[in-house]
Amino acid sequence: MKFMCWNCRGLGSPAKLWELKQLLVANNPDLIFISETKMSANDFHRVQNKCRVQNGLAVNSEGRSGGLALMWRDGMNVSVQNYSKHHIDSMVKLENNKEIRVTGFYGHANLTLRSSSWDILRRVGDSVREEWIVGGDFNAILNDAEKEGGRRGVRAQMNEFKEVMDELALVDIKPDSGWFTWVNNRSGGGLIKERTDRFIGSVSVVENFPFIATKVVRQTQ
DNA sequence: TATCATCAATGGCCAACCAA
DNA sequence: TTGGTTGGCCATTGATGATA
Repeated sequence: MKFMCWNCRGLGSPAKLWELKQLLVANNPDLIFISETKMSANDFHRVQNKCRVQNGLAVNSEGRSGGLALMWRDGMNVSVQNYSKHHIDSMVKLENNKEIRVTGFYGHANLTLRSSSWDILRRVGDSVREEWIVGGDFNAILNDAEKEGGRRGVRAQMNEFKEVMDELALVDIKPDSGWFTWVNNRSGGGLIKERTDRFIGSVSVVENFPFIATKVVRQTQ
């Protein structure tokens, strides 16, 4: 199974729509989670039509911030369990009838509200009984190695992220290629890179799928 | 007292929206 | 299709608090 996450930072422009199509063609994911669509669920249905992917669920943006979507290709057995402005939680039935929980997550961009999105993850975690993979834009880093340039990350925020992962017994699945997933595109000393997008999984996922792999396909702007 | 970490306010940049 | 406007995200800056 191929699960892809993309923080598109707005899907309203023709250029972004083209980018999405390219990503779908180049990577052929079974399941794709898109954050920051910055559009309503209705508008996203039009995007689905243009991409010829009919299966999916979209969450309205709040004005021009947020907005989520989960799409999956024909033939996938996916049922959405619950969703909010910050996550879409789904159950995927694999070919061998095994069920795996796949959650797309979008951490609150506002620092002061970040903890509320961790609570969402905790609530989902409480109901998960099967193997679990969470992917998406966490808007958070775990340590200083995940940020290059600019100021150091806020220690309390990093610790909070670590605590949530410990509580839910989730481990970081490190990419085989690529590391930073976000750059600010500034020149010279102002250049900052961060690893805000990632996949994390329950310990059993890592144990039962020894060949699990993640990679950074491309850095968004 | 000096240094380090954090918080709140501010401004720049980027993308969506809208009218022509 | 294009150019101006609007809104949101994010880094910077200075102030404040904590600690050795």
